[in-house]
Amino acid sequence: MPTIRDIARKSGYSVSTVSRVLNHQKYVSEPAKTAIEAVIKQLDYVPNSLARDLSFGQNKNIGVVLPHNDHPYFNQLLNGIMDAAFSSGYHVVLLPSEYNQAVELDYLEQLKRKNFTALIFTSHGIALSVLAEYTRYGQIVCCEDPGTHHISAVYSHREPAYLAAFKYLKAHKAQQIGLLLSRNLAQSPTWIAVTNAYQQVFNCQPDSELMVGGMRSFEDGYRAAEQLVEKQPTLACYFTNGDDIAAGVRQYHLDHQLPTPLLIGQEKQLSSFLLQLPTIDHHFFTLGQKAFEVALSNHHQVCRFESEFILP
Amino acid sequence: MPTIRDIARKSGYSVSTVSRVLNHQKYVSEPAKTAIEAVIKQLDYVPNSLARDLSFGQNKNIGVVLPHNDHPYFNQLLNGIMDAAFSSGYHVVLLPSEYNQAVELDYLEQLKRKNFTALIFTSHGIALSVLAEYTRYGQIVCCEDPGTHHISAVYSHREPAYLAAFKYLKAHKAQQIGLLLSRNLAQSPTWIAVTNAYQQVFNCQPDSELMVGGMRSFEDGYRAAEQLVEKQPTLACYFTNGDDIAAGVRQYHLDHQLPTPLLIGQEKQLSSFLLQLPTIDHHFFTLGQKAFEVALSNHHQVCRFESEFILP
DNA sequence: CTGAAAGCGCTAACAG
DNA sequence: CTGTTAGCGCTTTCAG
Repeated sequence: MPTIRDIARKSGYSVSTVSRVLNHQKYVSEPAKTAIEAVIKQLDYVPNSLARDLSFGQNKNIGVVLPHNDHPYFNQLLNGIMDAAFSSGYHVVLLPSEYNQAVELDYLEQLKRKNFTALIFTSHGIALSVLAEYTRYGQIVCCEDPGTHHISAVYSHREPAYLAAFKYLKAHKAQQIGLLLSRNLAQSPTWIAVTNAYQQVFNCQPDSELMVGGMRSFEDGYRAAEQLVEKQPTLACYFTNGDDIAAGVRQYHLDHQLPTPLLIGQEKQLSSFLLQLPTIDHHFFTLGQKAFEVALSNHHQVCRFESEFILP
Repeated sequence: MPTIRDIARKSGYSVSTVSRVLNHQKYVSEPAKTAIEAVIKQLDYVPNSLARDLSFGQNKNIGVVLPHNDHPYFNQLLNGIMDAAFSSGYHVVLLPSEYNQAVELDYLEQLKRKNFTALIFTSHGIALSVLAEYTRYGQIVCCEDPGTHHISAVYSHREPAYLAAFKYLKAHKAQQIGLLLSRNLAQSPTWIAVTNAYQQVFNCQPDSELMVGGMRSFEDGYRAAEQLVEKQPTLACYFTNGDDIAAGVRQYHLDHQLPTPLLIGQEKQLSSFLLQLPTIDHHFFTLGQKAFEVALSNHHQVCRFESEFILP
């Protein structure tokens, strides 16, 4: 592989002049430029990114930590991030975590080693206070309300949409509501927001017997319905964390000659459109794009988007 | 940020000795090691990856080119790659292509610039001969039969499973078969393999009126069924490129009071299990793991796996 | 077991 | 407009 020095030597110019034409800088004479470009082409030269990155002090990678990739939340967020990254010539490095704190800490250490320019946590097992400590080594963005922690964040404000959804269910005379949610941690922000909204609308805590966590797909929804109907044969209403999950529930009811239940999806996937379900749009794609933008900026900032309850 | 020099100075040892303890090499006295580690801890030092990579001549990133990420083929393959990469301390860089040849060429150029150690093409728009030219700059792995091209490959041999599937349909007295496939290019290897198998079993070309490409999801299947049934109201059998797609077709039939059609899925997703559909397992996760392994190896190799037709 | 010194390939003052 | 030179921070011979 030829180096910039080879180009300099062979073209009769210095490395700095070569560097200038490489980076399309001003102050290069036409003849110099022409001669150097000819040699570059002739020697099939391309600059070495590793050297460039070292010299510049950072590379063009941004790490995206995500627990897994089979829920639309992560997919849509990731797509938004990739879209923005692609436009800016940055690379997205996928960092799987499974919510493992040791793994997440290791990613933070890698940020410190300058393996990435910035880190986006789509979700996390580790404490926000730990993330905050590492912001000195590079921009860190999380995708939830950071509260009092000094961390940049891009997230959607869900409560109002949840409230609207439960009001809708109440207006439709829902008696018992199956709650199909994401993480199994009762402490997750989503879980809390949902139960709060439920509380406000129905003036009571949701029945924990009717709550199921860990929902990711059509199949999960199918199984959860099976499980809940066994406990509560008259169950006819579900609040779910994804349109596909809702579709799975519906399928279970269809397959077992039960009346189609009242359903609410989330993520505004195509299935809610096809099946004419109410859904909640958290704008994850947009969120992802914004998260990337914040990741590249140097100052602390918090952006909140509003979730939307959408009728079919 | 302290550098290795700071550690050397403060500990009273030389940079090379510090480097040795950093890399757990032999030939370091106990006292030296202890003293140096103390200073490292005290100064909160971590080595800079950019410098390390330049010195070593390569980084620990492998690029994965994929057209999009909403088909299980790519998801499962990617999961396999990530699983293997994670175990070896490598990073996976996501490279979206949309089958755009200019974009793919740019990724190859980035390989040349040493932005990645290796490149895996899960699919590609660019010619295999072009990929072959770039193998001189780093390992390149493709996920299909490379034919006579000198490119490492990891792929599944699909024809026998396709044959078995069509024989199954024939045995079940299928008259007309809707063919729901992936890419719209009639030239794609999959498309060719499917029509070949069809040809062998039925002694005729599949009806192009009943072929639809670009299938990625449940919804796509739903829509395709709608479209095909319009053309051919008696259509009662579908060969699909994914279990979810098959599930979508089934849903359409259910929603329109049509008898449940004879279906064949692919990818062995959970939906085929739940809906008791025959499916084809191409072992994509395993393929992904192997593709990564080959990407790290230095010699040319081609690994073929066998797809399996699976009855419910 | 330890250290000096020469790179890795590029960028960016700074002096002409 | 062009060239010299000093880094960026680490690894790795090669002598001690």
